[in-house]
Amino acid sequence: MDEKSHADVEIIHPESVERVRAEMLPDEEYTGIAGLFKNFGDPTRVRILHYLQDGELCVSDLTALLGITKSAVSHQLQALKLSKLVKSRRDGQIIYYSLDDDHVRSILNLALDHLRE
Amino acid sequence: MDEKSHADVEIIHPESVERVRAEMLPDEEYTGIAGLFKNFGDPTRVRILHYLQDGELCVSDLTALLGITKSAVSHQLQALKLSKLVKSRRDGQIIYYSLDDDHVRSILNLALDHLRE
DNA sequence: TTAAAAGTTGAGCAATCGTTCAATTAATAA
DNA sequence: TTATTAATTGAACGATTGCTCAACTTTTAA
Repeated sequence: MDEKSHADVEIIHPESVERVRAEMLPDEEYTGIAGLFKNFGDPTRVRILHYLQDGELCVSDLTALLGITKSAVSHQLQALKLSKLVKSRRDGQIIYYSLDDDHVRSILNLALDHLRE
Repeated sequence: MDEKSHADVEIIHPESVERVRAEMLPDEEYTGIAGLFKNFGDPTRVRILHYLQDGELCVSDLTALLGITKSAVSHQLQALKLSKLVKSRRDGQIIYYSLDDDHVRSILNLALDHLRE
């Protein structure tokens, strides 16, 4: 008549479960990692990050390259900015975006390795 | 009276746009990269991949560790398997899952670097 | 055989996502 | 001033996602 927490889970290998529990990261790290990678989980954002690899671009030029509305580009740029993957600077009416993280290149390259193997 | 392709895009720096066009990857690479990272874009899947770092685990043990239904765990495992990030082997009634990609560790570590900086 | 346990599968649902459209802000030029 | 251009913002939409539930398959054991 035991009350189970929320599922009918029988642990099969208690040592394995213990071992994993001991190595677990705090909750925020898992959500943080997922939050970071959400940015890389959409082709438009991957394109933006890749296009920015050789230098800054303004929103209009990105829009021309991506073939979606300027509004859509701007929304994606805000998302990337929030995750500190890109930064912006204004010069008059024009706003230039560039990469704000050294890891972006390495992350994209690991992905290409995986895909090409 | 020009007809524009699908948006009112004026290119501002033609050299930049040309430069990026020359370096562009094929379409499938962008969608491939995004498809790979979708897997890392959810906390449950990140947990699974992290829990598997020190060895294989069966579905029931993963379920106990994750605190969601066995069905949910199984669905996520199928997704990870489809992307060749995990593999499975059966031993009797029990199915053991383990990492199937050397890059998983490196990818998770890059993420932690980014988050902790 | 029958029953139980481990895992998978598909339908369904709420929540999130990526986009467009319309309105708005900010900077420049007439 | 007024008009124009670059970019941002918020609402609304259809599509996708992650979960649960219920039904099913496969293996083992009674």
